[in-house]
Amino acid sequence: MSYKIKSRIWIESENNVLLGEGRVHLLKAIQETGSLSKAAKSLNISYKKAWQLLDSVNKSAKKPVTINSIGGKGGGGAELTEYGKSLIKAFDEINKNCWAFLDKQLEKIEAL
Amino acid sequence: MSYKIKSRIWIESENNVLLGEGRVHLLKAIQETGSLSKAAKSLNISYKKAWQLLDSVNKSAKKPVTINSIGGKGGGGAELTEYGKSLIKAFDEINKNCWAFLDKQLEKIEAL
DNA sequence: AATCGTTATGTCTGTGCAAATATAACGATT
DNA sequence: AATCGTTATATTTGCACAGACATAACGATT
Repeated sequence: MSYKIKSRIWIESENNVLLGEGRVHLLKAIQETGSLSKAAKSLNISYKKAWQLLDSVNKSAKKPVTINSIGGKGGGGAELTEYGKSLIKAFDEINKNCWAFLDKQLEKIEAL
Repeated sequence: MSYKIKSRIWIESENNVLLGEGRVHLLKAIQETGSLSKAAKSLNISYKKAWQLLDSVNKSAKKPVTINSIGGKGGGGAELTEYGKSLIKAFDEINKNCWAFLDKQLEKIEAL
């Protein structure tokens, strides 16, 4: 019976998007699968889209977020750097804090 | 040289969007112009889109947000109810508070 | 040097959504 | 009853963007 407040946050670097919910999902999937193509499959998005997202993330970040290798054993793969792992952890925390904050703020509207 | 954090918030009522930034802009324009069609023009959106937005807002809200009159002197018009005025004021406040909150949170990422 | 599964890109196609267009309905005023 | 500018809605058109498809590049392993 009552209103809900929702939010979407993202982090930009010089007008390019660095991180949003979709990109964080992708990074987590890479962490779990060890490969960009497997991550794309698990998220049900095309490999191309996944690659474009990851490329954009790495180009926007101050330090590398993933290390991608092509060729070699298994054909290659992708894995998160320590910086990448820290980023998604921090993003999740900020997101949770934001939800809690907004839920409190919503009372202002419920009271009307 | 540093990251920026951005956000978009919106309020839902039973899975329908009640208020977002675009809808608030529209309501403000209605307040200034006294008419939905003039508001649409001032925002450079089609009348149809403006009407759909306003219709959706009024259907989602607990109480009427605008009073629309058709026909009569001047052909009709639209104006905000007291509830509508309170809503956009509260939304703006929440939005500002959210920005300030997130800016502080961003420090967690800058520090990485 | 042949194989393999991946990363790294370009190209093409279709479709969903936005915008434009059209028009009905309305009621105070004259 | 004729006019007027608006609200209210349906229909058509256009275009950006996502997805499918294709293929090159790569290097460890055999």
